[in-house]
Amino acid sequence: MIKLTKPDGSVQTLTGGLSGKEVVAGLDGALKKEVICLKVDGELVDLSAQLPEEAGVSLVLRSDPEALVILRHSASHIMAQAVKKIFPTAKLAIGPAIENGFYYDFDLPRPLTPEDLTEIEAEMRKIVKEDYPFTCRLVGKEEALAGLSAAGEKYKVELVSELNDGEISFYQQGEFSDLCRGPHLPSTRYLKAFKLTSIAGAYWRGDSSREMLQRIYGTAFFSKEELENYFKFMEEAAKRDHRKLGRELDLFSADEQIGAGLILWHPKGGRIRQAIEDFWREEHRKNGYELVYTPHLGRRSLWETSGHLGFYQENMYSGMEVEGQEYLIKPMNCPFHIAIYQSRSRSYRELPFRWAELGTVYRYERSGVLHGLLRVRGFTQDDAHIFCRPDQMPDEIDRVLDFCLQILKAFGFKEFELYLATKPEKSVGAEERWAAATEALRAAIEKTGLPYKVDEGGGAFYGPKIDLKIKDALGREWQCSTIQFDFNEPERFALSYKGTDSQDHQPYMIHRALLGSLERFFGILIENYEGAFPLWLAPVQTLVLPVLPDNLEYAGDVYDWLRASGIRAELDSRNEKIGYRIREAQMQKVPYMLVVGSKEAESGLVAVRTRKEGDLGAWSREQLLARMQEEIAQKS
RNA sequence: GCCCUCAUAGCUCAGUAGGUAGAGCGCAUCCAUGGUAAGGAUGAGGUCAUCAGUUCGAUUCUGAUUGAGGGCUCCA
Repeated sequence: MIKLTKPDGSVQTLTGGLSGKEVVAGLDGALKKEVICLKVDGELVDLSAQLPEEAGVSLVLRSDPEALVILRHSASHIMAQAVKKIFPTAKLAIGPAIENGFYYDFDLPRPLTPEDLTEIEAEMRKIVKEDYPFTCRLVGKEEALAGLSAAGEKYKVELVSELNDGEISFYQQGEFSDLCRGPHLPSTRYLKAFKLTSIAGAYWRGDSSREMLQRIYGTAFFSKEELENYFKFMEEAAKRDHRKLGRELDLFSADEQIGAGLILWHPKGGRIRQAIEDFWREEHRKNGYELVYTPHLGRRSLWETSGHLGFYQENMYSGMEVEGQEYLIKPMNCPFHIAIYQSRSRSYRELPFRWAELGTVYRYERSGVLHGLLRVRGFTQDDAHIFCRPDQMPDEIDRVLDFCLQILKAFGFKEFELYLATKPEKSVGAEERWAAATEALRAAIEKTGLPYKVDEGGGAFYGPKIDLKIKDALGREWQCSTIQFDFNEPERFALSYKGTDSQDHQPYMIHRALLGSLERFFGILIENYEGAFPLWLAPVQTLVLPVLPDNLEYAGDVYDWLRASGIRAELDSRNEKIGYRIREAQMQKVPYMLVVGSKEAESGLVAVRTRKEGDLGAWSREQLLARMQEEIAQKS
C-alpha cells in the first residue's frame, strides 16, 4: 500500500508497485504539471523510479525549495551535455547545484571565452527543446569503472573507485550519460529559464596541488520572471558595492604605490571611523573594559613563545633586523596583552581583566584573495582579551555575547546566526577545560534564544569558539564577531594568578572581536546602507546651502552655530545654482540640507530638506537641532 | 599562490587593421544672480600601468612585472 499525501493535506491510498509516473498520472491536470519528483519515506526520488510496495509518498512541486535544487542540478547535466557536444574530448569532473545556481567543472583542451558560453547556452536550448527524459540506470562498480576508463573520464573513475556501493547510478538524457546520485527533472523540457554567468578556475577537489579545471557557473529558475528577479538582485548588490561607493563618496582608496590590501581612509571615511570608534570606546568603558595600547612589532622570541611562528608563520611578514635582533610585525594583539598581564604577579582578587584595543595588525594574505575593504593585509581589529578565573568564566561568556549583540544592533543589524565550533581532532588543552568552555558557550548562546548551528570539530586547535554572522539589508550574511577560548597561549606563557590557596592557577583566556576589523566592518556598513549612512555615522551630517552669494553671511552664521552645537556641518558656497548643489548633496547622500536665502536671513529660520523626505519647509534652528540630536541619539 | 579576464585624462568609457589619442562627467577661468536633483562659454589635464623585446617606428604585437576584477584554496 502506498499512502500519498497531497499538497492540500489529503491522503490517498494507492496499490503498491507503481512507478512514480503512474502515481502522477492519477492526479488532476493542474497539479500534474507542478510535480518535479517524489519524496518516498523522506527520500527524493525521480518520477521514473519504481516505488516499493509499502511507502509514504509526497509530491515535490515546482514551488518547493528542493525542486529548485533538482532543476539546477539537472541544468548542470544539460550544460555538460552541451559542452561534450562542442568539446568531445572534454573530461567531466563534478557539477552540483549551489546556493544561487549551479556549476560544472571540466578539463578542456583550451581556455573558454565568454563567446563559448553563448554557444553552450544555444546548445543547451536545443537539448531542452528535444525534451529528452532523464533516465536512471544502475551499473555494477566494475562495469562502471571499465566504461569510464574506456571513455577517458579519469575524474569520474577517481570518484567511482571511492564509492562503496555495489551498484552505481548513471543518469542519461539523450546521448549523454553521467555518474550521478540524482534525482533529476522528468525531462529536459522543464529547464525554461537559465543563464550561464561566468567562467572560473577551480582545483580538482579543491586541492591546490591538483589539476586546475575550468568551472562554468550558471543559474536556473522555473520561470523567466524569477530569473529576471535574480539578475535584478545582482544589480542591486552591484549598486551597493563598497569599492564603487568608496570612490564616489570619497571614503577610502588603495594605492598601487603603497601596496595591495593596504587601505587609505580619506577624511570622510575617517569621520565615519571616528564615530564608530567613539561609540565603541564609550560602550567598552560602560561595560567594564579597560583600553590598552600596544606596539606594532615585537622580537622574534615573543612569537616563538606564543607559538605564532609555528602555526601562523605563513600569514606573517618576514622580520626586520635591529641591532642584531629580529623583530616581526604583529598579526595579532594577544601576546602583547599577555605581556601586560605578566608585567607583575596577579591575584585571584583582581580577576577578571577585560582589556580592549583597537589594534592594527598585518597579515600576509595571498594576492588572489584581496578584495576591497573586505579582505586586506593591514587592518585594525576591535580586539579584547578577557582573563578570568574558572568560576567567573560562564558569566564572562554571557556578558561578552550580550555585549556583542548590543553593539551590532546599534548598527542596525537585527538578524543573527550563531555557530558554535567545538573541539577538533588535533587540539591542545585539558579535556575538562574544553568541556567547561564549550558548555559555557552553548549555555550563553541558548540564553539569547537566537538560532545556532554546531560546527562539530570546527574549533581552532587551541579552543572552542562562537562565530556570529549578521544579515545585511539584502539578506547577505557576513561574519564579523568571534568569541574564542585560548588554551594554548596561557600554557606557553605560563600565565598564572595566586588563588585563595596561595597556589598558582592558570586563568582562562578569551579572545574576542565584535566588529571584527574596522576595515571589513566599514565595507559591510557601506554596502548595508548603500552609502546612505544614518545621521550618527554620516560624514557630512548637514550641508548649508546659501541660495545666492548675498546670503553667505547668514549661511556662515548657521554653519558656525551647527559646528558649535557638535554637528558635522559643511558650507557649500560655490557659485553654482541651488538646484545643482542640491542635486550633488543628494547624490553624496547628505542627510540634511539647509537652504538659506533672503527669506531665512530675515526670519532667522532655515529651510530644511532631508535626503529621504525632501523639502520640509522653514524650521527654527532649535527645532532642527532637537530633531537631529534625537536622531543621532537613536542611531536611526 | 593557482586559472581566466582586464589596465587609455580625477571618474565612466570610445579609439588607433603599428605612424605618439578622443567624448561625457569632474576641474579651472569668465559670463549668468539663479529658491529644492544638472544655466552657458572658454580652457587646462594623458610617457595610453611599469620594464624589456620585435619593428624604420609600439598606446596598439610578444614577454615579464605591478595592480585590479571573477573564481579556487584560505580567512577578520
